Formats: sequence, structure tokens, C-alpha cells
Amino acid sequence: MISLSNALEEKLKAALEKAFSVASEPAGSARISLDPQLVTASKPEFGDFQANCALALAKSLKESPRAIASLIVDQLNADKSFLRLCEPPQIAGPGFINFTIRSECLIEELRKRLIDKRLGVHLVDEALPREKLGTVVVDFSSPNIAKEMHVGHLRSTIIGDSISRVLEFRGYRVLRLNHIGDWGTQFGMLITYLKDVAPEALERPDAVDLGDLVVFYRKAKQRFDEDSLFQKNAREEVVRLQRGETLSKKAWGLICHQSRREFQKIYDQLDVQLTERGESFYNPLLHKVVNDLDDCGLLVVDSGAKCVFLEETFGKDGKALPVIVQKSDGGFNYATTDLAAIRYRFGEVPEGDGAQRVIYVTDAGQANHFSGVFEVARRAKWIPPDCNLEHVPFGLVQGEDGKKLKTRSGETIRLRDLLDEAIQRAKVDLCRRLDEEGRQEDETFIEQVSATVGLAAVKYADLSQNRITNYQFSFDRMLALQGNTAPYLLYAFVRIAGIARKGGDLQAHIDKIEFNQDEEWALLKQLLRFDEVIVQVEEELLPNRLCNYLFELSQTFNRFYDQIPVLKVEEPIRSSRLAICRLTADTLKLGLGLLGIPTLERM
RNA sequence: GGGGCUGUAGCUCAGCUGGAUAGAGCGACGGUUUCCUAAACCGUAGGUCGUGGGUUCGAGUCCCGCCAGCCCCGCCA
Repeated sequence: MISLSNALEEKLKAALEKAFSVASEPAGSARISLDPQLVTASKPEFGDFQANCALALAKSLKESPRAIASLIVDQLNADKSFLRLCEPPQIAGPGFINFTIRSECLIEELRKRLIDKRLGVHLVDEALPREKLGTVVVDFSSPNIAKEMHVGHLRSTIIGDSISRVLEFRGYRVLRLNHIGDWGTQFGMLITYLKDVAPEALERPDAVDLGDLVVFYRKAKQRFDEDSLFQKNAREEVVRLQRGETLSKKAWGLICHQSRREFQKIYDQLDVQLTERGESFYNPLLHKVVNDLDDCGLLVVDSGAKCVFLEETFGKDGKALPVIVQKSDGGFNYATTDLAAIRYRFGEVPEGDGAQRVIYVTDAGQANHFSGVFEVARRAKWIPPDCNLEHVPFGLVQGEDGKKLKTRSGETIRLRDLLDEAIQRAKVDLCRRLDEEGRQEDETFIEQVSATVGLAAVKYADLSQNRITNYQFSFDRMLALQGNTAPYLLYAFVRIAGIARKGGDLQAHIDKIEFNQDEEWALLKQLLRFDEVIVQVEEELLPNRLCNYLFELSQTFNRFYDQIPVLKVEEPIRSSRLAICRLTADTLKLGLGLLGIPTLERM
């Protein structure tokens, strides 16, 4: 309904100009704001939109809000084009002006939606070809080599994927980057251990399956802690790796490859696309970062470490806090890598990504780190004008006890196990239901439905919460059959698919559209809000807004479905109802798709 | 000590540039099925929006103080 609200706003502005342009000009008086303050109506009984400007203008115009509202309404009622769009406005309460869109206009919007694959959501810039549009880098997921993916990565992965999907749908070129931890001192330990226990792997990479890399990591760590000779070797190995010695690089590549294969299984299961560009990618660029900072005069050497001091942040001792870009031993750290990444991502195309907007989806605990690094990048002038660098933080995943999510024995929960459990629980639910209802379904159906519902539940539970707050993980809640959950939304879609199966031609051409029930209008109005929600998610990067919308849409549809027969009524009502069913299904499918959740025909 | 985030119904959470009587789900209690999948729908009960000030015609929302919880704070990411 963006186009309708824009049209309405224009007419309101014109009315305000006509009513108050003289009053707003008197010499010496401050200029009066003629912003109509048009917003969505706070309740359905107030209509579709409301203008709050009369209350705000009351003081400066020295008139009562209702008198001002009345002047505005008089102007609007004199405007024929306004009256084609809206019913005569109502003044209510202390001075709100309420607007109800004329039903013909709503039906016209419905017609447009029915033939629009994008369901009313415009491309960010219709005029520009895709390759001219700004590139957005979304940095998300980012697990560490040889470590288990856990729930923290799950949040980043799911939220990052959804944000990417929304931006892509709006027409941006999105670069989904997986900034994996594939470099660092831990590789000295891992490579030394590999050379020790599986030297043949270096000769014939396929010969040895390193098995569970997490176990491998743990064993290497144990050895490192216990064996001083091993420790010495591991440290030397780091140096060899950094020098680029063939054997060391080969071992490094082998370990990364093994890890990558494990990650990919998860990404495939979640249907998440990522371009891997790990920390090692930036190795050749690190010296340049330090040199550049030095050239800008930002660098200070403190206790042997090269730092940039930020005066506005303070440490424990009350002194300015440094961002360390080169350690006293000459090594680089994560701040250096992050700075190199920022520089590269905003860099012009052959040598960089040419990004217009760079988004980091990481846990809120890294907020300090990013604000420091971002500030350094700003000072170094690595962020071009009109470009944005944003940290999109999210809260911790907690168990139902409110503490950090762990297994009963206190270990980190493996992502693989968590997803499997969700699917397994969905399966148990489904089988119980099939049993209760005496339904017969084949194994393929059961497997497919359980997997879709289980994964959808995990994703939706995460996305439906405002990402800033900590999030309490509960299988029981996310898989619940009612409430704001994935199964509830999927079921609404299934109901429409059911109507189609029972003979409702959802694709039929519609001549005449007619509605006469409240539930029909409620559903239609909810459907028409879709475009606003998508634009809002794009701006605020809060997928829970989309979840909330889809939940409300499902509720509105379920009320409609409960009260309003579709197949058993006469034309043209039947076709009209089929048309909003179809738009509901399309909207749910598209909306869930933007959350990374596929729909089902039956469940 | 400094910084960040959070505090809304018994529980889990929404609340969009400040706007009309603060919303939803779960749980509790009560009702609905010869009809497109009841994985649904309807109703009832339940709140000094942590707290004290301030700004404003108007504050859950903005500003300041305080309290509580979580997270971060020089060579890990």
C-alpha cells in the first residue's frame, strides 16, 4: 500500500499548504512544519491511515487541534482526486484525522498484485540495471576451521541469510561473505599434530579421513598443553606456515578442506549460499593496512605494539583505548584483518568489492571491537562518502534455564545435533498425528515434511525474535502447533493448497471482484501491507518484523478460513475469494522464502 | 572503574519517525467439528511498561539519575 499512502500524503500536503500557507508566513515567526504525520491507523476501527499533524500544529497556530483538523478536512473534501481515493475523513478524539481508503481502490490494488510476481514490492531502483546498483556485502556465519559450528553461528547464519535474501529481492547485488577463521596460531598446533599422527595424509590427501575435526582439535590441544617439545614444534610450524612453506601450506589446506566439507553439509541442509573468503585472504594486504595507517599519522607505538588510539573510548586505567594493529612480536591480529577487509570491500572494483554498504552479522559481544575498528576505518578515510558500514548485532542463545545453551553434561551443543533433534521431534509429532487421524503416508512424505517443519521451526524461532535481545531456545515452543511458530504459518499455506486440491482454480482469470464480508476486507488489507514491511526490513535489518507480519497474515487468513466458505458459494464471490486465497498463498510463500523457509503443499 | 545491551501479563516476547483505552502467543479457565486438514477458530481472566525525575499538548518510546541482569574492556576472534 506504499503507493496509496504516498498518494494520500501528497494530497494531505497540498491541503495543508492551502489551509495554512498564509498563516505560516507571518514575519518573524518561526517556520511551521507542514508534515502531515501520516501513519498507519493504530486500530482498524479508525480506518486505514491517520494524520496526527493537527495536534502538533495546535500550539504554533494557537488554535484547537480539532479546529485545525476541520480546516484540513474541508480542503480535502474540496479535492476531487482525494475523494476518488478516500472516503470523507473523520475527525476523532483530540484531533486525529482518520482515513479509510475507498473499496474500489483496494480492489484495484488487488488486481495489480494478482498479476505482479513481485507482489507490489518495487526494485530499489527500477531505472537502473542490476549491475549498476550498489553492492552490499553481508558478512555472516563465519565459523572457525577445526571447531564445531554452534548456536552462535546458527543465529548469524540464519539472520544473515534472511537479510541477504531481502536485499537481493529488492534488487541489490549482494555479496554473501563467509569470513571463516582459517588463519592463526592454532594452525601450528593442528599441523604439527597432523604431521605426527597422519603423515600419509600429506602424500595422498584422499588416503586419510581426518574424521571428526573437533576431536582432532581437542587431541592436538591436549598434546600442546602436555608436551613441551610439541609446543616448540607448533610455534615453529606457525612461522613456516606464515613463510608459505609448501608442506605447511599443504597441511593447512588439508585441514581447511576437511572443515569446509563439514560446514557445507550444514549450509546445504539450511539452504544457505555463502562465498567463502576467510581471514587468510587478507594476509597479503595486512602490511599495507599498517603502512597506510602510519601514513595517515594515526599509528602510535606503545609497549612495542602498533596501535591507533581512540580518545573517546577508555580502558580500566582511564587512558584511551588502543586498537592494536600489529603486535609487539610483529604479528597481526583480528583488528588488522578486519581493517584489511573493510578497506578491500569498499575498494574500487578490480582491487576491491566496490561495496556501498557493508553489514556484519555477529553477536553483540563484538560491538566494542567493531565500533573501534569502524572508527579507525573512518579516520583512515577508507569508507567512501555515501557508503555505510554497519554492525548488525544479535543476542546470546540461552537454554530454558536462562543460561548459555549447553548440553546436560555442560558441553557446547553441536549444530548438527541440534538440527537433527528438531527434525526428529517434528517427525515424532507428525507420526503421532498421522496415527491419531488414521492417515496413511509414505516414508518420503514423512521424511520430507519432518525435515521441512523441523528446520523451519529452528529458523523461524530465531528470526521471529528481535535479534538484539538474548534468545531462549526451546524445542517445545518452536515446534508448537499453535502460536507464532513456523508450523502455524506453514499450516495456513497448506490450507490454501487444500482448497486448490479440492477444485479451486487459484490461477483462474478474474473479471469481477466483489467482497461483502469483514473477514474478506481484513485479509485484503493485510495482504496489501506486504510491500511496506519488506521495505522496512531492508532499512532496519530486523527480520522479526517480517515474521510478525506473516504471523498476523496467517491469523487473519485462519479467521477468514474459519468463517468464510470459498468453494461452496456462487460466482462472482467464489472467484473473488479464490483470488485473495491465491494472493495469501503467494505472499506467504514469498515472505517465508525471504526468511529462508520453504512451504509445503500438505503436512 | 569505563562502555554496550536488556528490564513490558505467571512464562516467552511484539510494540515502526513520540500519538487515541499498552498488544500477541503460551499456560489457566470456558466454548466451537454432519461443511475447503480442529496443526484451526471464538470468549474470559491477567500489566503502576524496573525505579525516580525531566522535556512535550501527549512518553513504554526521547533526556538525566538510580537499581537489577547479561556482555565487553592491549597484543584471542
